[in-house]
Amino acid sequence: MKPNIKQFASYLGLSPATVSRAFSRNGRISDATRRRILDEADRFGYHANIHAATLAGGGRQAVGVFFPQWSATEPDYFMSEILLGMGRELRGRHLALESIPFPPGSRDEVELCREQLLSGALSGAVIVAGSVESKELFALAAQAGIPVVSIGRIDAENRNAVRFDNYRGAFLAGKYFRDTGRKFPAYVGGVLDRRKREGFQSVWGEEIPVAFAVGGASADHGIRAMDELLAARPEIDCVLAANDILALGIVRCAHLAGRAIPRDLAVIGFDDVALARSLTPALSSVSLHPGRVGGKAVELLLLRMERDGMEIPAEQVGCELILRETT
Amino acid sequence: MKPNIKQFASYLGLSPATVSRAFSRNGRISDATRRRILDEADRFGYHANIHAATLAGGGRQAVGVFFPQWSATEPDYFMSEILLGMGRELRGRHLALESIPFPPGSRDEVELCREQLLSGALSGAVIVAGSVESKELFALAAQAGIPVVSIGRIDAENRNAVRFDNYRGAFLAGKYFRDTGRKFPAYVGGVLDRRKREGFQSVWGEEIPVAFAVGGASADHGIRAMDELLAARPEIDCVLAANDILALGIVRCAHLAGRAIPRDLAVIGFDDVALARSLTPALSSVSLHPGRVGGKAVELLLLRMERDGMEIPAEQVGCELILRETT
DNA sequence: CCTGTTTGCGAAAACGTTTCCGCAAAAAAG
DNA sequence: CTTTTTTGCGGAAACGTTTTCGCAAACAGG
Repeated sequence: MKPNIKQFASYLGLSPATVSRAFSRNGRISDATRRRILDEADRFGYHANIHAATLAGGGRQAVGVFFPQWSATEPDYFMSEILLGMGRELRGRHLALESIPFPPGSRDEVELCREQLLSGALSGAVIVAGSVESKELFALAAQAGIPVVSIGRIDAENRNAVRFDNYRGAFLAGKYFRDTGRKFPAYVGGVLDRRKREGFQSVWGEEIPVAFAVGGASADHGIRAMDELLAARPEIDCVLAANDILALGIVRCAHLAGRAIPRDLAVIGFDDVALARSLTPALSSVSLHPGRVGGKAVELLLLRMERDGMEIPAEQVGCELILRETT
Repeated sequence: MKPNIKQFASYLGLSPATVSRAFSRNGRISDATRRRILDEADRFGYHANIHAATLAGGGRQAVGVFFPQWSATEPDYFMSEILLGMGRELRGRHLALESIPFPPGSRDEVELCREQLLSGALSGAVIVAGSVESKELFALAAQAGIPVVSIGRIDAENRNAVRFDNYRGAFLAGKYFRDTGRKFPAYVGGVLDRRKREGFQSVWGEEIPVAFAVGGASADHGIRAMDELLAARPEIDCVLAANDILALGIVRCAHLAGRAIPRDLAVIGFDDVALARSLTPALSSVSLHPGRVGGKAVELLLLRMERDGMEIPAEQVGCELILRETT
C-alpha cells in the first residue's frame, strides 16, 4: 500500500541511507541529491513511518499531559486554558503535545493511561492533580524514571510541581468581603478544595456556612448548593465559590431568588477563566492564571528533561484577586 | 535503561515470543505461564515499547482530530464539546484519540500536521472545517488513502462529512424574531459564516445591518461589533450572533448601553454550548448539538475505516432553536 | 500399544527506519 | 604530480516488537 523507504530509494536508484539523510538534518548529503529526493517524495507519495523512525532513534519527541475529566458533557474551562498555555510554550520547540484525559474512578482508563505513560511514547509528562488516579500516575512515572511534573499538589514533597496558593487566594477574597462590610459569608466548593475553604474561613473567627457541590462542579451544582445555603441562612450577603463555573450557578441562583448582585449578594469565583470578564455581570475571581500555569509546567518539565530527570523545586504561581462587577 | 523484551524473557528463562504472547490476547499460551509473566513484569519493570509493537503490527490504533485553533488564550468552547463527544463515542472502542489543534495561517504548523497525518501514526482522521488548512489536510488525507471525515463543509461534495444546517438555523432565529414582533434585525458574525447570514437575511426581504467580528470571535469582538452597529442604527431591536461567545459580548454591550434584554434587545446565539443555559440571562441559541456532532463524526469515521476507505454519504445533524431568557 | 491431534513454547523472519563504518572519488595542499 | 583531506554515498547493523512455522511433549481415540 504505502511505499517504504527501500522501494522509494530503489525507484530513485539510491540507497535507503541517502534517502533518510535527505530528511534528517544531520547526515552528509549533497544539496542536489537532497532536493531531488524531497521533490520526488511528494510525487511518489513516500513519507517516513513515524514508528520506525522513533524506534531507530530519529523520531519526534512528545510530552503528554494527563488530567481528570469529571464531566463527559461539559468541558473543563480551567483545564482548557492550561492546555492552551502548554501549547503556547511548546510551539516551536519541536515537541508534540499529547493530551490524555481520563474519567476518575475507571480502572480501565487508568490502565490505558498507564500504558501510554510506560510505553515509551512520551519523553516527559505533566500530570494534573485532582483525583486518586493522578497520584497513581505520578508515582508510576517517577518510579519508571520518566521526567514528570505535576500541576497542583500531588504528593507532600515540594518538588517537581507547579503549585497554586489556594489558601492565600481564598484568604484575599474573604478579607475583601470583610473590608467592604459584608457580615455573613458562605462558601461553595468541591470536596477536594480543603485549602480554599480554610483560607476563606481564616478571615472570620468562627465557622461559616459551607455547601459542597457533590458529584461535580457544573453551574447546576452551584445553583443547588446556593439554594440550600440560602434556605438555611437567608442572611448570607457574600459567597466564595471554589471555581468560576460554580460561581456562574450562584449568580443565577441569586437572580432567580430575586437578590441583586452585588448589592444583596457579593460573589467571588476561583480560577479566573477567560470567560469571567465577558460575563454580565462580569465575575470577580481569584485568578490562578491558568495559561501561565500551563506554560510554567512545560518549562519545568523541559528543564527536568534536559537535566535528565533531576529533581527540581516546586514553583508557586501567584494568585491575584480580580475585582469586577459581582463585588 | 528500560529493559526490553529479550532481557525480560531471558530473566524468566523464556523466549521473547512467549512473553509477547502473554500480553497479546491471541497466541497460544498456558494460563500458568501467562500469570507468571504478568506478575513478574510489574516487578521487573518491563513494558512493551509501543513503537516497536505498532511496527510489528500489534500496537493500538489511534484516530486524530485536526481543528483550527483561532485563539492562543481563549479556549474554543464549541470545539471542546465536539471533542468531548468524540471521546464519549470512542471510549471502550480500543482506539486512542489524538487531538491536533493548529493555528490557521502558519505554514510550519500545517507541515507538522501533514507529518502527523501521513506518518502512519493515525488509522483515521476527522478534520474540522473553518480554515484553508482544513481543506488542504482533507485533500492530503484523501489522496493518501487515509479514511477521513470532515466536520462542517470542506469540499462541495456531499460525502464523508457531518454537516450543519446553518442556513436553516439562522432562518429559524430570524423567523422567531419576526413572529415576536421585532422590526429591526441585525447580524454579528465571523467572516466565514456566509450561510448563517443568508439564512437570517432570507426572513426579511431587504438588506439588514451586519457587523463582522474581524480577526477573532471573542466576547470582546462581540462588544465592538455591537457598539458599531448600535451607533449606526440605534433602532435595532434584535440580533443574531454567529456563535455564543459573540452573543456574550453582545449581551454585555447592551447592558453597558443601558438596553434591557430581552425587552429592548433580543439576542440569539449560535452553537448552544453547555455554558449558554447557565448564564444570567440564560442565552437563547441555535443548537448545533456539538456533542452529538463529535459522536456522529467518529461513528462515520469508524464506518469508513472498517469498510476500508469506502466513501459514505454526508450526514446532517439537525439544528434546533432553544429559547431562553434573551428572547 | 500405536496413531492422530492438540498444546506450549522457541527460532527466526518480518516491520521501516536511522546511523555508524567504510570506501571510492573529488578536492585541497604540498 | 603525489599526498592528505574532504565529500557523497552504499552496506549493514541496530531499534524492540509480533507472528508464522516447526517441533517436541502431552493427550486422546481406537
